[in-house]
Amino acid sequence: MGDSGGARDGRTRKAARLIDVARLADVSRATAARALGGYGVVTQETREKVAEAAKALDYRVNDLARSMRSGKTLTIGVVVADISNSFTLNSIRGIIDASGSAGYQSLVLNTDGDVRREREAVRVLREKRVDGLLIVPASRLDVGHLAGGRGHGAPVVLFDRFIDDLPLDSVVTADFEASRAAVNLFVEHGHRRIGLLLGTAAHHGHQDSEPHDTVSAVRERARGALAGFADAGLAVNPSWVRYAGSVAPTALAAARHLLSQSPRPTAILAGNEEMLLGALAAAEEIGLAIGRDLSLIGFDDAPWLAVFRPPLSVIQRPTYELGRRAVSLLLSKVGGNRRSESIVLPATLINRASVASISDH
Amino acid sequence: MGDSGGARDGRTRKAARLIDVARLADVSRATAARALGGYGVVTQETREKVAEAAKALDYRVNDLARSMRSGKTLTIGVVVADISNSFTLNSIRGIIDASGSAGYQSLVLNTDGDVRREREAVRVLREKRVDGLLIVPASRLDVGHLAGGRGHGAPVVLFDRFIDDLPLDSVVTADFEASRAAVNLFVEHGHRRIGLLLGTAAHHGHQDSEPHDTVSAVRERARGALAGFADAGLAVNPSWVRYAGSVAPTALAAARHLLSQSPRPTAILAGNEEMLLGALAAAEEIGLAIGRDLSLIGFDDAPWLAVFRPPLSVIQRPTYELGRRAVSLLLSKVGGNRRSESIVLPATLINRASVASISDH
DNA sequence: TTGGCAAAAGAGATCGATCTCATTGGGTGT
DNA sequence: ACACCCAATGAGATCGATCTCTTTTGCCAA
Repeated sequence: MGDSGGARDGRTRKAARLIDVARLADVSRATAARALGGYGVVTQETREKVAEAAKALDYRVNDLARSMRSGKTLTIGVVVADISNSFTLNSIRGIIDASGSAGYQSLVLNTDGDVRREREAVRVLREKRVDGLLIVPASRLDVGHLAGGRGHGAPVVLFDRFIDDLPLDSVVTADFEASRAAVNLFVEHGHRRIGLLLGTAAHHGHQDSEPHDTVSAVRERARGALAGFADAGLAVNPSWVRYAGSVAPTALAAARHLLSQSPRPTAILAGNEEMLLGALAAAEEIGLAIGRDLSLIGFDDAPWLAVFRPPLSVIQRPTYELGRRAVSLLLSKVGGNRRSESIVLPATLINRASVASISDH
Repeated sequence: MGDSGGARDGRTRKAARLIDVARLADVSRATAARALGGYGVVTQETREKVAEAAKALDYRVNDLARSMRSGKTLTIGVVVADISNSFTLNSIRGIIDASGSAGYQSLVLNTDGDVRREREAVRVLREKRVDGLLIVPASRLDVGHLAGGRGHGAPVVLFDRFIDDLPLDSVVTADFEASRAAVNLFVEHGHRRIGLLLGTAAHHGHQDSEPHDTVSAVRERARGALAGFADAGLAVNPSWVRYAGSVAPTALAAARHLLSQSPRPTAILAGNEEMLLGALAAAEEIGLAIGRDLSLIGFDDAPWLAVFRPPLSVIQRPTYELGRRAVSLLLSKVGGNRRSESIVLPATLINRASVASISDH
């Protein structure tokens, strides 16, 4: 009320600082900090006095100042190539939950698979002095920004994808084995013309050969499928293999291309959700019934698969758990653990009803 | 190499600070700052000398210190109730793009519709001194944390939901009108038994009356539907109205409940993606064909709808644009604009093939 | 009464970048 | 030759919380 116009009248002027609380409680900053921070020795009476003042001024610590002093931000940066697919989304849930219960905030940035944005994101996060970085790298080759420069010690853990020549810790799925198992399943059902629809960075078009810069997850899936072909003594037919940017129109175009071959594949392994959607759309266009005229296996389970008919067979990855493991590994490194580690979790092939048996071969 | 063990040998010890750059370039901190920051007056020669030193030491500014000094973090906080649905996801895209091109980072936190987590998220973001907050509030009643306390001036813009008694700016969809239009469409096709499946906070069960704490978006949709009933002179049948927590099992249970009424509704308006999935699953269980035995309209378009058969009619909200507008409004307030504003964007009813005509009534 | 000692509280430095306000220097005009 | 001015740079303060290192206070025993 009768505040005589000091700099901070506690009304709406400025946020209260520790020193304002100290003044109101008539103690020093050090004492106020002790009382609020619950360390050192403070009288019960003083503690209450300070608490009261803090409440009266609606005091909130300035985390910037605190981080500055402590050198820790209790924040990890998460850089993902694509937030919108089910895999990433669930993983992020795991990441947020795990980091949250360890007292860390997560700063999630999306790059849409663009290395430039990724570089920028990493720079910003390092400038914000995050304590650690979890990265789904967009590129296999352009990786200079991943390993922190001199002294930029914030540890890095790669998520879902590893980089061959970079000794960075990673948490990934056993994509090779999953892909191979899918092909094996097709083969067991009599398929010998098996198509591969592999999703790459969104800005790519579609083509039959592996793009120069393909991330490990996609490579592993391609290699796994090839291993599956080899298991069955099948030769690879390049016109049944398609790499496509992970965006609806491109996926559709690539799927159309696959299905317009003659002979056309009788089965398709779709490398991600977009590819699966593209394959479904293209199949429908030319009147192929899934699970009868065309067999299909996709990567990653999604909510809508529960209502899609026929029920689609998919490779289910332990998304949430991957996220948790990645955080746990990252935080152990934040804590000083120097041991390098690469975690690989297995995927599960869930065969529902989109793989048909072929009698004649 | 022959570094004589100073505190910072530039190898892997500590991140270089401005003062390290200044020392190496043999200038003062002030000059180094000027050279790097591109302000004030500096000789071309000095500028290069400093740039060289910065590069040699791999210098990165410490954003904490900078923000501390400037009082700005160039960061906005985004608190959403549920990242995983298509609506939020697309909106976040719009938010990130818009804020990014205005030079702001976005800090996205997810609350899963839990007010406690929301309060915590807002507290953390305020402590991190974000310049503004974009919030999808989880509750209509527990809102004390939304209006920043005294002096915590970071402006707040509500997203997708408004709070009746709180004079906060908001950016929302015309849910009332959209919902009414959907009901009108049902009515035009001869439907007189119209079910409502409204999604609420994830932790709720399902019930026929409006939960005490229902966010504006859901309320508006309910009211809009009721208005649609009134337009047609239809009475409300409470057993055709179901409020359900937005999580798969609950949505399914609620949908089952709706469809087990007798007489059962011939049309259902599903309040969000989960409700739509629940309705589809429940309809399939009892062998109702969508677009023939049961008509259906959902809220929000999603990628999988492109391949679902029959094509489902949905209310499409301008998700991306909503995000952009919200950021633009928020940043104008960050910039000092005091004018209060509420933006309402219209939704579009896309009628595909899930609304059947009923001949007899 | 006074020494001694522990409990409680205060003073001041620190984190790193930025910015205001000097200060230095070289040059020019008369 | 001297004053003056401007370009270029440096010194030091500032942002706010924390923490170490004093300093003060209070209490008890001798």
